[in-house]
Amino acid sequence: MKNKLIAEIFKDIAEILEIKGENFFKIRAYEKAAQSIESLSDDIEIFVNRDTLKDINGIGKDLEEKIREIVSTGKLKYLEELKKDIPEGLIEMLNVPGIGPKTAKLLYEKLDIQDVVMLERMAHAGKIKDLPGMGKKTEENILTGIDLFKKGRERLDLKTATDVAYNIITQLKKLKEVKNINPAGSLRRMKETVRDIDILISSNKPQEIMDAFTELPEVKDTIAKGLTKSSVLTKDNIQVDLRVVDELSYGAALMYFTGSKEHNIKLRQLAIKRGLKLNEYGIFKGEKKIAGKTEEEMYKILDLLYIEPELREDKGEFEASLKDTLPDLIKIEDIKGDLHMHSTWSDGGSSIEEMILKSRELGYEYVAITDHSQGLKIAGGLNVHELDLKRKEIEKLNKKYKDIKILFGTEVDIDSEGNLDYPDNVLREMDIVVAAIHAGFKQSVAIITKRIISACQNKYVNIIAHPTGRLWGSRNEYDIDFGEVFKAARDTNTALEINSFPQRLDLNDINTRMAKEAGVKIVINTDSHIAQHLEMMKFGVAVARRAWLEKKDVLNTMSFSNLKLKGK
DNA sequence: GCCGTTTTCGGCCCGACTGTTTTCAGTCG
Repeated sequence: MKNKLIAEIFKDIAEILEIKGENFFKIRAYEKAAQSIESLSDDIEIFVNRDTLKDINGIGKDLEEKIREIVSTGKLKYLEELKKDIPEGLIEMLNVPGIGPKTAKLLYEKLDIQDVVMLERMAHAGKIKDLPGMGKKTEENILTGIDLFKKGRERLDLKTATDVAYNIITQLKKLKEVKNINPAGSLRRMKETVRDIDILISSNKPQEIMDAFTELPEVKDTIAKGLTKSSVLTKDNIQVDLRVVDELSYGAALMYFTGSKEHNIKLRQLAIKRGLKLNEYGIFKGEKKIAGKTEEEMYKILDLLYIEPELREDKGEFEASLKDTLPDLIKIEDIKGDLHMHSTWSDGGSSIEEMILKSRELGYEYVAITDHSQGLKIAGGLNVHELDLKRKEIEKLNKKYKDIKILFGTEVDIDSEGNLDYPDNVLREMDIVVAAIHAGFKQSVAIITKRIISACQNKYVNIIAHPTGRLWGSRNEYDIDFGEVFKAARDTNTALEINSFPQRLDLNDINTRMAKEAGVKIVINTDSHIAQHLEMMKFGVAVARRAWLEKKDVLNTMSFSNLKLKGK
């Protein structure tokens, strides 16, 4: 599967061409092609073999050749050549806020600055302010940008972003000048990580709002302040952008600031085709505004059905909207139970009863208590004797709480050879079996794939948990052959998990969508280790929505009587 | 570099804010 590699190569090319000052539209062509290939749900080699590369949006004669070269050799001569002209550090410099291709080029040509380290040194030495078009203020901004770059190289996880955004929204909501307020940007699209936080307000008193915003107690620095747009940096170095528009433009602005960029470009192209102009204030026919108050009317004028924010990535939502085949996305209320959680029996921090009380609060019909298995000593895995005691406790609780069904389960370890950590006669006695990999992450694709497939083939395994093992910020996902895993999961009626933990979100949106298309059943779990964690379910549901999942695609939207777990 | 129900050549999304400029380029989203 070389889709990702090709997309990365095209993106690198685009960045180098930017610095070289190449034709803007040529650069866009590479970016667009990268985006197209990234969002393909099939292996690019299928297109190569069928000779249908040109059917992919944004791929013409030239890029077709380049794709063929990458698929057969694993690299691209053109990129290798380009890299000779431009030091690698220069590309990294583009990630410093305030440094764009033109500035990077200028700094490289005039001062031979080749990376962020040199950039910082020159700025400190006061060498930059004397360059043409630069000045004292720019030099200071570059230094601030470098600080941001160093601290903020990582993106925020969805939970942190949600917490920060709603804290600010709650405070601003109290202002009487605020009419409407919403999160926008990638947070509203519920991307798994968010770089900065966008908030949109409608009001006819923007000055008061901007003043209040920049004076919030969380704010450390004001980066920009105007009447329609202000940006601040919080004490935790999180950038928050606030836009204020009048009420008649709120829908247009919400649409525009929600993005994605690719979705917006497509919207504007559709407007142009109809002889209209679309911007953040509305849709215009000549001088006359014909829509703008709500997103719904904006889409309607473009002959589109309303598109949910999570789908706005230009990954097929326009075509589906035109054909009326948009999915009826799963909602948090559809979730009837959580099938992966821990208790004090293994490495959890809450008792089974505490987990049950919280689950009842969330309105669940059933839950599964799936503590670790015996081999996972570090996580307090249960031996067979302890399993018996735990089962008795669950039986007791099932009698005490008649309104929720408590399943006796385990998260059984898949060892480095692909064997399960309990024998079949133990697994057979469980109400539900979740299997997962906890070690051997560095094995080859073939071996890890085989381990997962053999777990699927066990007739008592119902779910594969966190299938790619990534822990955002500390561990990359391990490579698996998704095609093979999906096939095995589908054929053995094994569900693949979306783990709702903000550091996991595994499967991610792209893999989940591929799994759905391959006919695999998905289950959304929290993997909670304390009762509070059960609330993370909304983040897993967000991944599912971004993956176009409907209620029927997800195992734990079924009522208990319809669960139909294999081996039971 | 791609693409075509105005076009196989000449287009390719749009506007706010900043800083260094006397009218605008660069960056960002």
